[in-house]
Amino acid sequence: MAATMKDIAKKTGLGLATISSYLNGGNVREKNRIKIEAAIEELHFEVNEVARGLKTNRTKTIGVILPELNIAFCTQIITEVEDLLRNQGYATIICDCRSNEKREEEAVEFLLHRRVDGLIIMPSGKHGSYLKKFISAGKPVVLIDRELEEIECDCVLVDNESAVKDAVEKLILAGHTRIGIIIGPSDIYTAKRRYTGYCMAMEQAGLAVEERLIVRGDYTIEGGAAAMKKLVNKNPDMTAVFVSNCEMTMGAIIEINELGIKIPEQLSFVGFDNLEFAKANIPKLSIVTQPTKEIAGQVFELLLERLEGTDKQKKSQTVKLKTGFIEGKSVNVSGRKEWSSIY
Amino acid sequence: MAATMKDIAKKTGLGLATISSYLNGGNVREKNRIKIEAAIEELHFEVNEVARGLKTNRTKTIGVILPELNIAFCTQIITEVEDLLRNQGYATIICDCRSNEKREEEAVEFLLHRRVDGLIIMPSGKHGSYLKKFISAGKPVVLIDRELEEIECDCVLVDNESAVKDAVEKLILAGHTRIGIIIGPSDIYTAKRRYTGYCMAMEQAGLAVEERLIVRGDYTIEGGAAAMKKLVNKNPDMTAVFVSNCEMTMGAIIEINELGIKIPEQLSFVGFDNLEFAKANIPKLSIVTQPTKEIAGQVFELLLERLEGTDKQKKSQTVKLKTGFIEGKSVNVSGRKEWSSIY
DNA sequence: TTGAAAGCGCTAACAA
DNA sequence: TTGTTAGCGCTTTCAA
Repeated sequence: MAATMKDIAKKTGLGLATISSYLNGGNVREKNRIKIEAAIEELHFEVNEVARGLKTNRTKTIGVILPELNIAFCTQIITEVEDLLRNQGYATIICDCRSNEKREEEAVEFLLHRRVDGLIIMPSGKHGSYLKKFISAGKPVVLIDRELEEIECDCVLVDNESAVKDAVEKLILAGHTRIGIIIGPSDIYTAKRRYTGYCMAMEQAGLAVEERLIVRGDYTIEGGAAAMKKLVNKNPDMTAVFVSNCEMTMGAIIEINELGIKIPEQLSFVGFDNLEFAKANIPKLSIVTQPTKEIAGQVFELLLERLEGTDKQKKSQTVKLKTGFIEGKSVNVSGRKEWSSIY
Repeated sequence: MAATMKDIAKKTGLGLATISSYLNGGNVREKNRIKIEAAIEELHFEVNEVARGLKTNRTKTIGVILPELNIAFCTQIITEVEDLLRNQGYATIICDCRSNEKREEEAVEFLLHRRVDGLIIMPSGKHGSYLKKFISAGKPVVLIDRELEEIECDCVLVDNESAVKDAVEKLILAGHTRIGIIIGPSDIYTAKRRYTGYCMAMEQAGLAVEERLIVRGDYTIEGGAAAMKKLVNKNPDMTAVFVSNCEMTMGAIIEINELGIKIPEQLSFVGFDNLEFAKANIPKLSIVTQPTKEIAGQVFELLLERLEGTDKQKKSQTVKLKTGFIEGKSVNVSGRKEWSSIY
């Protein structure tokens, strides 16, 4: 059985309050400090955070709810947030919901029972009604990568419209006019914004947004491959394509290879957020990148401010970060060449 | 403030023990059950797992210590284990140690304070002395992917020797004799075993294990690229290469592309455990695969048995799983062609 | 600065 | 089956 504060008190002949004070950085007489330290050493005493949590009503634990732990975007952010939090003494309980809304709701419930002090969530569903219980308990919630209409809380996003708009503009500048896009499910926040970005770029360039050039995937590798296939079948005259998420970028490339289409000679390509893969591919892919480390830093800061900051009534904020762009060799700069003419 | 059992007791006029019994699946008179359920509903009561944990001395929480959360092998296992554990009511606290032994030790300490019921760890360091505290507290520890000499606990591994031996044999059967290998750091368990597998295959085929054909990387993408460069520089006559982990496989491919070497015409290639990437590459890569889902299942079962099983004194076991192999197009079947003759 | 004592929300032993 | 009660290990008044 592990030693308790009581044991330390007995050993040193001091009271519990003194031990507690010592453990929490209070003032203790020098000679008592020495006695306490000796006793702690001797008895291998370790604070019981569970008991402390019960008493203080703060578990120093943060719940993290993710759609998929397997998605690089998620792990990159979480690995960083976890590190920052642990440095502050917070543990993170991660729940992977397999992009399933019901599981997400269960996870919230699960974490509520555990009395986590706060929640970081990248929601799968469109409404977040089950988060209300959390918020009304006065516990901070930080949303990553999506906004939720009914929920009033802090939020860290990237500027999805601009990201896609800029990327598509690069294709337009390279002379492309028939630019396909593989976008995500219509009910997902990021997919909507990215789609908007595409439309903005096309319209500003005086190009029509044609239905046939738009195919939806489900943000998975397989979905990206299937969408690419559809896109190619429907558009023999397409000269460029933009893929709007990391997994689908990979899937699209697999399919392009399968079909024997040459990048960039037959098709110019811009992908999303899969840096290592983009570098490893032949040719290197041009991609939009997301500032995962910065996102993590912002999430951490917003959360910590709510957890330990002074101004508890602070209005909730939304932080919007800029994306990056890595130039590869997957965009044909002339771009005038018709795919069908090579085909 | 959240409702407590006391509130339910007051509301229903019942005693605490009755409520507790109800909550823990004990027998309660039908009409009391109804009263309790009504009260729970009305007061939005939720069990406080923290208090329960303090009382029962079981937190229903498992600590997970990983070298890198960003490594696909780790996330694939963890996402699965987390799911299985949560279904049993266990939360998982994940600690990413950035492959740093000191951080790993800190994580053990951190989790000890949190009174986790058990530990799943993929150790970075070679000795695990800091795990002893855990084990002597009577808490189960399950090791993934490595054995630790001084530590007596359950362990789930893959058969690294055979995995590599079989892969290298395929290269030998294809006619290759000068086969390079990129292996991991000499102090890492898996690297040692994989190296042994390479040596076994070569020796059994009557081929000399030449120092110049062996380069060490650090299990990272960059390390894989650097190692590949060295290997090529030192061995203009090498016709095939085996890369012994997932990240280095990617790095090696990046470097091979950089150098303009053609797979499989100039160099046959077998990589490790990066299925999606292997499929996306041109040509598709032949790779050794690891049964991550099975590993996760075994880890879960071993842990649960210790946690809730009857035979507490059960001797610790080591489970060794078989790896797979996916045939790609990256091995030149003739193999007799000398690289230098094309070069 | 220190000690005594109450109590966080729950479980479990015992009694009824 | 149910109620009473002690106590898990800690923090936090309040007094000294």
